[in-house]
Amino acid sequence: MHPLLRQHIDRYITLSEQEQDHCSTFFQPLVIKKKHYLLQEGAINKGLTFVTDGILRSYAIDKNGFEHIIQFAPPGWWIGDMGSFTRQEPAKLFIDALEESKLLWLERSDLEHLYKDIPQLERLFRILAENSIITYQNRLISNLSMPAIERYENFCRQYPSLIQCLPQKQVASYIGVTPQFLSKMLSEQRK
Amino acid sequence: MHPLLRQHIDRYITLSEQEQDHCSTFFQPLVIKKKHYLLQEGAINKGLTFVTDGILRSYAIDKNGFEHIIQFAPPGWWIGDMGSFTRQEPAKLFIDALEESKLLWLERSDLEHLYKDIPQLERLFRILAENSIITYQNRLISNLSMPAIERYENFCRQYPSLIQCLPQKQVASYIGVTPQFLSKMLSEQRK
DNA sequence: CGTCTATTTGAATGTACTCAAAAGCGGTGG
DNA sequence: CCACCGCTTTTGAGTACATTCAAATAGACG
Repeated sequence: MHPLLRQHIDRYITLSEQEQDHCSTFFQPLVIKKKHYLLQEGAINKGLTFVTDGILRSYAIDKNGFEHIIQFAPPGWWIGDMGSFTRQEPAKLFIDALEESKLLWLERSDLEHLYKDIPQLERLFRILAENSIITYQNRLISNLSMPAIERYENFCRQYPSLIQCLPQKQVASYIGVTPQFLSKMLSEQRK
Repeated sequence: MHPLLRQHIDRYITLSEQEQDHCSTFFQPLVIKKKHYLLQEGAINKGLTFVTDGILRSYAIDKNGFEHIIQFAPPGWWIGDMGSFTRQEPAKLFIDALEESKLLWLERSDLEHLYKDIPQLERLFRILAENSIITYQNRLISNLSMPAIERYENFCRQYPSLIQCLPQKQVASYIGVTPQFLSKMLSEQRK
C-alpha cells in the first residue's frame, strides 16, 4: 500500500496487515497528465480518487461558460463527484489535473465489496464525509458573510501550500471572483 | 421507535426489531418552543437532533451581526453543528426553533456506543453524511454561479413545502441576500 | 523567438447593499 | 373586540462591491 494512503487511513481507523493488503489490491495506480480529464460533466463517476502526487481540481461550468472550482486535491486528498459517484447519475463536475499527477483509483463496486469485507471502512468514509461537510460549511459561511478580500486571506491561511503552486486565476475561481477583480484587490493590498 | 425515525432509517439500512429497540432507548424526546435555542455559538454540541415536528434552523452570525442560515430542518431531518459535534469544539452555529418543535436527541457518547453495537449505523451515518455533502455542493455551485433571483427560484423548486411556512426574511438569509433585496426582486417578478 | 495564456489596468456598468421611512400583519392585553 | 406594539415587508434614494469589456503587459513553454 502506498505510504501516503496508509498514513491517511491510519489517522482514522486501525487495519490489520491482512486487511491493508486486501484493501490495496483494489486501488489501481494511475497517472494523469496536465489538463487531462479524470471526469467530465455528464459522465458517470465510477470511482473515487486518492491523490498521491500532483494536484487535481473539480469544478462546475455555468451556463455562461465560467468555471467555478469546488475543490483542489493535493497529495493525501480524495476527489470525486459525490452526487454522481453515490447515485451513479451524470456528473455535474469536471475533474482535471493542474499538473501531471499520480492517483490511486478505487472502483465503486470494489468499495461496496470492501465495505462488507472490512466494516471499519464504513467508519473511515463516514469520518471523511463528516470532515468534508465541515469544510463545505465553513466555505459556505465565508461566501455568505465575507467580502472577497477576506475570503482570499482566509484561503491563504487555510491552504498556505496551495497558494504557492496555484495560478491566481484558479484561486479567483475558488473564492468566487473574476481573475481581474482578484488582481485589483491584490494591487490595492500591496499599497 | 418514532415512526418517522423508523421510516428514515429503513430507507438506508435494515435493522432487526431488537436492534431498533436497542437504538430507540438512546433517543430522548424533547420539545423546544418557538425562538428557543437548541445550541448557541461557543457551546459544545453534545448530540444530534432528529426533528419529528415543527422546524429548526441553524445559522451563523457574522461580525456585523447579520444572520446567515445554513440549514432548515423540517420533520424527518437531522440538524446539528457538525464541526462542534465531531470534534467537541465550541460551536460556530446557533440552532433555534422557528416554531414549537418536537425532537429526538441522540447523545454523542451514546452514538459512539451504538456504532459498536450496531455497525450498520456507521453505514447509515456515512450515507447521510454523503447526502449532506451533495446538498452543500449544490448550494455552493448555486452561490458561485447564479444571480439571487435564480437562487430563489431554485430554493422554491427544491423546498416547495418550506416556502409556504417560512417568513420571507428567513429565505432571504438562506439564499444570501438582504430581506429588502428579496422583496424588491419579488415585486419585480410580479410585473 | 513566437505563440498562448495569465495578469494588470482602466472605464463603464450592474447587482446587491445601506439607510430611512412607510405600510402591513399578527398577537396580546385592556 | 378593538387598539396597540413589535416585527416583517415594501419602497425609494444613494452607494459600494464586483463584473464586463477592452487593451496592454508580462510570463511560460515549445
